[in-house]
Amino acid sequence: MDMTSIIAGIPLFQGLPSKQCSALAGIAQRKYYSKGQSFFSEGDEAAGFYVILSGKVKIFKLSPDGKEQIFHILETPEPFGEAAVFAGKNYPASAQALSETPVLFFPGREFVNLIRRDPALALSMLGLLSMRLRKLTTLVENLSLREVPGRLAAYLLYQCQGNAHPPVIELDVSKNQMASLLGTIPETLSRILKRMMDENLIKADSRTITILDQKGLMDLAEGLRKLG
Amino acid sequence: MDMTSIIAGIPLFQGLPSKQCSALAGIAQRKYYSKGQSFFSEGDEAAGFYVILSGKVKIFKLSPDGKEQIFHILETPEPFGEAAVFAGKNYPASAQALSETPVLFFPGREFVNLIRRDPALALSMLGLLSMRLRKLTTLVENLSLREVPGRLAAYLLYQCQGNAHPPVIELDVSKNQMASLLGTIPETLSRILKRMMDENLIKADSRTITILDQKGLMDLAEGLRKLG
DNA sequence: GTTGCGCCTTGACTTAAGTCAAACATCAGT
DNA sequence: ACTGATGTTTGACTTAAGTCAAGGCGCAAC
Repeated sequence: MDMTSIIAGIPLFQGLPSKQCSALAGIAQRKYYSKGQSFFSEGDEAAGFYVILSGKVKIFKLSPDGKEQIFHILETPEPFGEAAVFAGKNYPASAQALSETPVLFFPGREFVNLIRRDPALALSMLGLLSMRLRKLTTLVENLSLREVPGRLAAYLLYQCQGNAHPPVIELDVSKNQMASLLGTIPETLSRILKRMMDENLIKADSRTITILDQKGLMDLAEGLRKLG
Repeated sequence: MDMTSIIAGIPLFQGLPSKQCSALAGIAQRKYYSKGQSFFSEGDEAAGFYVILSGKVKIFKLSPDGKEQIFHILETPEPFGEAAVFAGKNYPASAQALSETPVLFFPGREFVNLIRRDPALALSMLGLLSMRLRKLTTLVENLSLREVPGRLAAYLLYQCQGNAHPPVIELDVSKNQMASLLGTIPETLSRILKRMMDENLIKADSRTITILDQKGLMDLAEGLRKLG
């Protein structure tokens, strides 16, 4: 598939005239990252941003003593690293491939030049950044205003949107990663999953979680209920 | 002072041709909020955004059981509520005046129309959202990867940038608000301030904090050191 | 002044969640 | 099938920080 068609298929660039898509194709570079490989690290100078063509990427920070907080786990066809392009400067967090991950790379300077000529593109980016802000806001809310069982309940309900009946979640990440995404550690996650099973809120085997009591999880997320 | 000059003086709109400033003046509305008054609450439909002309505003969320997390405390001439304008939808958090606060209000729909015609304005907004994202990222980092003494140390150092010698911080918010901004409660904040004083890291009276040992605070913020 | 109301501090106690350590499961590569 | 590396669970323990309750401080209003 040629570059222009790929770009036209990315939601972020939806609705752009094909002339703009060609212009984007002109600056985009295909790159391949393998599992575990780093796109950039916190503090690196921001050269541009990426769009995932396939695979999974985590955005995270490490504390000095090694604890990891994952901010997002992103999949096809989501972009990442955009914010740093407009704030100038450097990346505020690190990005690493969780699998084989082909991406498109857009150099910041050239991309900004394109935006200068195309307000529709600018509005797409504004929408994207706003969504990111919203997601981060709920992450802060989770970390600060909910305890771990509440966070987990909210996470499970969120993952479930769509797969209505039966509400089954295929874990696409390891429980280690999931713990880090929830701002906790694997041991705690494991214990809380067990407590949820004890109370018949969920059923879990190694790779899937089934929601048995949606209402119960919602109450937990809202802090109206506590685990025994 | 007339509307156009006010707008030309807002950093967010810096560098815009005066024609654009007039256009902005055409859609802006002056409004006045008194201490404690709410601009909007989490979940309200997003009608537009605000720019503070004077005074202070807090952006925050409440948990079901009443705990507050402050996201930002904003002052002249910072904007707020912008993200919701571009994501459509509703405000993800609440905003309330901490003092007498005259503002400019920009209706979302009209503002987006202006952006469509002026990429420079779009780039300003992109820069602004990116900065916000960056700030929220460090908030997450603080909540998740640092304990309260570390957060407080980082906060004090941050507040101090500029007032080089002597490094004195005038508290512009109550310690209650400060606790909520740090993701903790007044009792804990009070205790930790005391421990910092015991170790001669800071000197604090009711309304000011003086940094005595900058290096020590940095070590604390980096997790290299613990309070006794 | 004195009353009252937020704000701030202090102490005793509780609790959620992290640490450490061990055992076990799972999976890929040899 | 064995090996080693990761991922997962469990138990016993520690600890940071929250809760509850009481008392003091400071400021504004009467």
